[in-house]
Amino acid sequence: MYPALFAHINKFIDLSTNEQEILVSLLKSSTYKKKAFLHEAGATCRANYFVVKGCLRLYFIDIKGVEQTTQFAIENWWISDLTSFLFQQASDFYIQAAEATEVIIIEHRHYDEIFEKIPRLEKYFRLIFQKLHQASQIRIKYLYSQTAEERYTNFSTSFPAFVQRIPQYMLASYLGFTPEFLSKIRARK
Amino acid sequence: MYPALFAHINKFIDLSTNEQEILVSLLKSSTYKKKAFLHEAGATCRANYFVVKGCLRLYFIDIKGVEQTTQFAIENWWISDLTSFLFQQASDFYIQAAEATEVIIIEHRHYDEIFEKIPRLEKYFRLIFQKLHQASQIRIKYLYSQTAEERYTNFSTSFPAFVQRIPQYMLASYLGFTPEFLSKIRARK
DNA sequence: ACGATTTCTTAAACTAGATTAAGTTTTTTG
DNA sequence: CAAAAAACTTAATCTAGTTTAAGAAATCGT
Repeated sequence: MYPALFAHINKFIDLSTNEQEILVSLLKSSTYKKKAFLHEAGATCRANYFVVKGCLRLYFIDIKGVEQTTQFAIENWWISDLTSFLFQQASDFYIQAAEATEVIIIEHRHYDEIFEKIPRLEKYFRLIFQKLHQASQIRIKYLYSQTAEERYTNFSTSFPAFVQRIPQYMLASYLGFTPEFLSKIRARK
Repeated sequence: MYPALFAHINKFIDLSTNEQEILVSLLKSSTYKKKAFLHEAGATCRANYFVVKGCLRLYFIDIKGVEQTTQFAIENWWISDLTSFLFQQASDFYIQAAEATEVIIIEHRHYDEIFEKIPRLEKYFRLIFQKLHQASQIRIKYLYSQTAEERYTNFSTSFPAFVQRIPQYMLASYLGFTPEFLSKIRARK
């Protein structure tokens, strides 16, 4: 399981065998069944999660009681409720396995420690957060410039395999509209 | 001008005098009049900008010819079209001074170099991008859960001073609605 | 394999916010 | 400081997407 993370890290930086050993000692790994929760609203988000295999989603329940999916993480992506994780405060979000999922976990109590003991990881996470921020800029641009139908068509064309992996209601929410409207869009084709 | 950046950097990491000198040699500073462009759509985004004083905005022009403001940067924030900046490809965005603005500039040709010569900066930018990603998660949550009026009320309460600094049409766009609708919201009070 | 649960579809009624257009106020600039 | 430009307001009309509700199809658990 850890080899998947090291393969990813090694795309960006070089870690010595010793550094890899230190890192493993500060990580945990776990597997979750489909629909299992890694974190629930009301609790403090204890960890940052790396997806080895599978898919996680970050969502909250809005004032009307409807689930709003705001982020997915597939293989080789990190996910967390950062506000809750960084400041160790109560979260409004759930993190749930959208498929059976293998993850590697950095708990908050070790988060500063990995950077103290392995300063090279600063670059790795600088690049991770840089990519996440870049992805956010693109996503906001789509949300602000495209209709619901355009976002769906565009996303389906860009990520056809991913669209097959998740229920339509999660995708509709992520793209900013209702499942009923997604059915209507699909019926138009 | 550089002291403002060093004060900010020093909140997160310690730089030696020597490292500060190296960094200065790789940066530029500049001032822009209100409405001046730091970067225009069609061009490749050449730099990452740190706001010392003033306010920048990132926006694009949508298919209907309407400006869509997707991001602001005030004092002590960095801004760029990351996709264009990182991959040195043509940009769809403009970066414009919303007020007379003093900036510090890292050009792309020096971006890798600052990390090679001053590895400690990896931590600084890891923290910068971490904060930007955290801010994005909060913003998406508001966009997905609040009405236009709620977003305006909430933003005005959280950042009353900032709201006074920018034209309403920029704020309306940033919050995801039209200037006409913002007028209507304001008239309701 | 089959009942239970989850997911998807359809369609009619509805609404938050957009559009259009004209007029007013504020700010900028020579 | 006056004219021009930029920003804001108002109101009527319109529409993309929501809501509600009920049924159909797919998937899951045992």
